[in-house]
Amino acid sequence: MDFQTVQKSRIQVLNDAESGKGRYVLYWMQQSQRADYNHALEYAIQQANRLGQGVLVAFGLMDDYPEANLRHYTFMLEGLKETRETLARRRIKMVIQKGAPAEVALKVGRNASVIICDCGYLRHQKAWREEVATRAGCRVVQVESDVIVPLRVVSDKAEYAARTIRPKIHKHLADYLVDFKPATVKESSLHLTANCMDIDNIDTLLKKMKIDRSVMRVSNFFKGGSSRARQMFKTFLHRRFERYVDNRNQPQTDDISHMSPYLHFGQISPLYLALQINDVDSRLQAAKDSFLEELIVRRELAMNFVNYAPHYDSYKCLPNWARLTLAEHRQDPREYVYTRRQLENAQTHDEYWNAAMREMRHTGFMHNYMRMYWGKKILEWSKTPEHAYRTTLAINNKYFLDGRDPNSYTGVAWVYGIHDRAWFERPIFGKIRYMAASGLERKCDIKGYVRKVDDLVDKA
DNA sequence: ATCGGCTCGCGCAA
DNA sequence: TGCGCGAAGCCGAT
Repeated sequence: MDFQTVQKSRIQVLNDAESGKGRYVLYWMQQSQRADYNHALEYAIQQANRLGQGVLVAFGLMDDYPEANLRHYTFMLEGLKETRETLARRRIKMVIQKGAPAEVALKVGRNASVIICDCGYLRHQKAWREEVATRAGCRVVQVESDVIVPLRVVSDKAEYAARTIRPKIHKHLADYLVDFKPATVKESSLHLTANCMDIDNIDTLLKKMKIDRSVMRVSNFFKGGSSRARQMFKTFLHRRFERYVDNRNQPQTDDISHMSPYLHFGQISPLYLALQINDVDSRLQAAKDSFLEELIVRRELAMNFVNYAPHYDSYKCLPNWARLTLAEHRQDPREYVYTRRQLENAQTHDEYWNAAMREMRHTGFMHNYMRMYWGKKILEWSKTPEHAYRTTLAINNKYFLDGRDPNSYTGVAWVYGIHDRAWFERPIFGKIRYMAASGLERKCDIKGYVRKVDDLVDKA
């Protein structure tokens, strides 16, 4: 059967400039920080082969990426180092330069025939692409490689809930959940000369960078890089996937994939993960369906949210019924009110919540089920819902390796009613869905979770 | 252990 | 226009 590795709907020309007059094809890598299952890279190779040129890859490294700190930079650089080495084995040169991504793309792309870029949906990522498209002397083409079904194919508006986007995604899955055949690189780019930062020694590089060092790096469990991601996913499939349906909401277990940090930095492809799941024996069909629902429907609902909701990082993004009901309960007395510092230091009266906060601080990760509880309680323990929302988002982005992800903005907003519905009215929350410690006790071994976090923190 | 009520609004059927 | 039903629930009645 004939199929295209890079479907036409993944490709979007961003300007009217001509292509073909330069010496190489530039792949400006920013979101999809990997050498495998990367549609943007693949398309760049195809274009380069057509022109008889090589592909040069460029990445712009900033000291002041919004809300990034030592923890995030360490993980990202571990991944970039491996990606650079993997590309070199394919005879593709990757240069990493200090500077704003758009500036680096324009500088390294000065002699390019065409600039290919990948696709993040946060405000600043869109602005970078806009700037490159406007100022570049050659054609700029964007290739979607971070979702299974391109956003515009699914919907042209902010979807109301998972149930409205689900059929729109499923309708197209057969066209996009297809195997990926990498093209052969015909012309090497290794001989091209371009400045590149030395990233072989990450510790040395990190010491030189003027970055926020307020958050420590994480233990080796979450080590950055595509090969580490694939290795962890393989372990998940072989040892834990058979328990995934039963245990995915059981935070005392580790029967989850732990892929979110790798997906956030584009170190692993969602298409690769989905294809791996497809290959699993159909006796585990329930687990397969459940995992693909998370990986595709809910993840791409988050992409849809940040792409189409202009205020995705503000309280204003909430639906009217949610803001209304929270406003009606603004004056309700709060039994507990904690400062941001008390929250960050895990100094509340609730040992389950404190355990979740400690998991986040020490590992850069939190079990999915606890993320919801964690967020709901900050709403309950803050002076106002607006203040709670801002605090939650700030702590989320500070400590999580996958902070500042579309899933972060969607997850935090979900706590306040987005993509959800009204429930029984109660103090503070109004009609926003409530979660209680008693629910954790009823549904899972929450004491076991606290013990698990104690062990993790001891080891860290 | 299990069930129904609580509550909003989208999207589809009619 | 009516109706079913939903991103992770709670609570009280049985």
